[in-house]
Amino acid sequence: MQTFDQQFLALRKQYIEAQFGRLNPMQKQAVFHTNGPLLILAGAGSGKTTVLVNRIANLIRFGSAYNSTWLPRPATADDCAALQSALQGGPLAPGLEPMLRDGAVRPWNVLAITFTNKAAGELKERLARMLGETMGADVNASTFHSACVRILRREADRLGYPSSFTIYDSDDQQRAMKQVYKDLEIDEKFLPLKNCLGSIGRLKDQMVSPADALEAGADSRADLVARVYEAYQNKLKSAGAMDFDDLIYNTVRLLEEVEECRRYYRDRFRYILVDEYQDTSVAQFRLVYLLGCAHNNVCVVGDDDQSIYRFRGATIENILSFEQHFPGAQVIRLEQNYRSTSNILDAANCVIRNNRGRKGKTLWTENGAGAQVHHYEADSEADEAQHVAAVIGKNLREGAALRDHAVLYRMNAQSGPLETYFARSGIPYKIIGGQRFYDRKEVKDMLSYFALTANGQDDLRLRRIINEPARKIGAATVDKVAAIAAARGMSMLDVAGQAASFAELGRSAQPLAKFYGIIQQLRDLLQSGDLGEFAAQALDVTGYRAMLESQGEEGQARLENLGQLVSSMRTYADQKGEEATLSGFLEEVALISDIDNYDENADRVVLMTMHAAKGLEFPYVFILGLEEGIFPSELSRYSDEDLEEERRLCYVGITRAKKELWLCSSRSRLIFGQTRRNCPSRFLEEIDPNLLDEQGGRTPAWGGGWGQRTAQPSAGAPSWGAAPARPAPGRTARPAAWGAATAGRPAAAPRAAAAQKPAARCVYAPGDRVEHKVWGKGTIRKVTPMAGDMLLEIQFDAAGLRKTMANYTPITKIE
DNA sequence: ACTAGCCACTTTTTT
DNA sequence: AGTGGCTAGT
Repeated sequence: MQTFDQQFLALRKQYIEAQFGRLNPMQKQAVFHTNGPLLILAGAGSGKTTVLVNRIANLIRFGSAYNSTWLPRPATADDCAALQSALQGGPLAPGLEPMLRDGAVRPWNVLAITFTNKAAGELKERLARMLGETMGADVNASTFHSACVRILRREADRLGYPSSFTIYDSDDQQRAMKQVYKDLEIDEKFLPLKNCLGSIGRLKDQMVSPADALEAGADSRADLVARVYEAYQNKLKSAGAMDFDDLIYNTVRLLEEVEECRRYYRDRFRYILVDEYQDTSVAQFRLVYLLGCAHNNVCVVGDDDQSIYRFRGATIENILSFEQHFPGAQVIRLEQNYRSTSNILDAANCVIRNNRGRKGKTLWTENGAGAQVHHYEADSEADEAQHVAAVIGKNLREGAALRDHAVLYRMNAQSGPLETYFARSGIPYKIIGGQRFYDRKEVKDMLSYFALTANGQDDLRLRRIINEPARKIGAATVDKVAAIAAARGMSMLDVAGQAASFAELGRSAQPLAKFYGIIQQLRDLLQSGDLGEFAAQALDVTGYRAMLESQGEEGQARLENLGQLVSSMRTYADQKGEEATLSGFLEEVALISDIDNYDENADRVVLMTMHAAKGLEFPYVFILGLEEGIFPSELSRYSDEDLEEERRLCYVGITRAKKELWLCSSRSRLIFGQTRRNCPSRFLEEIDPNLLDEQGGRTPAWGGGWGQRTAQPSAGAPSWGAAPARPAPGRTARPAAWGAATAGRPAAAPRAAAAQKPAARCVYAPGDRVEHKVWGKGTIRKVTPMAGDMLLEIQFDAAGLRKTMANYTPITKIE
């Protein structure tokens, strides 16, 4: 009888292991670790998401059975035979399930914190696939901010907030701060507003209250900031609003101060997992600790080399001292990289090893060496963009998909030239970041109406829209209303509601009452109709539609944006069904970031900052602007700490690439309205030259330089030419179709002149029918040879007449 | 109260 | 370079 137990246990182990695919020994350890604190140091591309998902799935399905010898009852020969057959691919007998578990965890007792909403969604999706729809849905997976909002909505009254509190974004923060500056008579020149908001944010990240800050006040600036902090906080409180930092700060305070809550949520979240732990703040650590220190089942995953959010309060300390905070923590390192070629990985290692104070780890891979890392030195930002477009065009013709390409840069402002060239070449692209849809003025105005409908205390949102569209309520009137509200402890909306009873409002009372009537009407609409209907009606009730309709073309465009807002409200209402609330929608809007909407299945080139690219991977990656003053950024150049953060950012950027990586720098760059000449980035110099394939006119010793491109009519297609190309030392022959973008290279020019015959597949003639990825089918009208390329004028059936360069355009000939 | 025109400022990175 | 906020004029 004992013998069957032994046999069954061995089979059970095999069976459980088989459920999680191929794992290396370290990954296996992490997945089957169940109780107690765990720190996973996971290098880039080491399969940590898979580990995370599998670890949760194992907890829920098998508990600690993998490492345990416990059985609910003695095993029989039949049990062994049944499990054996399941192992060989047969179905699992239902009676066996209990025999495979030891203390399985219920899904709703698991809290998984990810960095983006998108990552949370993907985690749940993968869990649903492994465990079944309901089980997957029951796991709590969200960002810190979303998790906190959910808690705060339930418990808001304990902190003196309405449960429909408004979430302020950075624009709202600035407006609120402007008011505070006015009240306290502070000059913005004396204490820059954004600067001050930043300082207050850092204080909140460290759980410093206004009172603490007032007490600490190290110098006169800190003292002033503390006073502003206090006033700002009061302003938000009376508006029933929280900013992003408050969401975390207030949740921590709630758990610290209210024992009942602490007990409830500790019991609720018995297993906690935190991804991207290197980017957590002190406040976020406190939250994890408050929830996790009792049951001690805290698993964090991070990589100190990928810490890139120190600027917004993240401390690398959290990772470095995890073992002190959670005694007995097991530490597992995942150092095998499954993502990149060894050339790419080596380049990343070259860069990051220049940082001091690392936990220290070396990524390695069994993937092949792959192509060299390309470095292209451009003449200008336009040349850089053109080169990117040309390489993408070439890759497309060789069968790559648009979505395989990502273009990464340091600042959003760098996307401009790329847009120009991509649009010109008809390369479909998607920009992540920059101005969000919900940040557009008209959208924010409409959202302010919604917020005021949900939360009448929100004076800030009221100020924004009380005279938008114009209602003859001027600044003077608004100030009077604010004064009355302050004196009587009322909200501005309520003052407007009783405007007639305040003599000092005089003739303004009427428009004020009318405004109040509009909000009343919105409230009624909200009560009676569904959310989608409410949103649609709101456009009319507020007079916003009428205003835009009178504004011609631009108003029309804005109206379309509002149409989009209405339809996103409809979508939300349909998705949530009964649970849909206005506050819920507003919250989603406030917390959703651009990257959350990124759809990797849409076939487009994606453009974003390296920050936004964290956690993503692409076969082909371009990193632009590797110049001193751009990357590393001007502002980081004089502080070693900031420089190291830039270097980590570079490491993150490089390790996004799977197959090929292009690093670009430019000798001159037009940015912020100024042309600047920058040296190549130190990060480029740090990479072993043997790993690099140099392109672009690095040393224009002869014949190089500007104007070359147009001066060499058939500079393209050199390697099709008669002369077998002998690559210049330190360079690799570049593929033919890169055409004009690389024509300025000294080595290319003489050979190019000899090369004449373009490849047959590239010949287009007027009358040819072609198909374009975006513009659809069309007929070629005119062909003008140009710099080894051809300028095509194509009459598209649907998209009209377009001019485009043949080599940069995703077109194919059709019959 | 509204409009036009001017000036200043922005730009690191984001939930 | 472009945008947004502010002032002065109507």
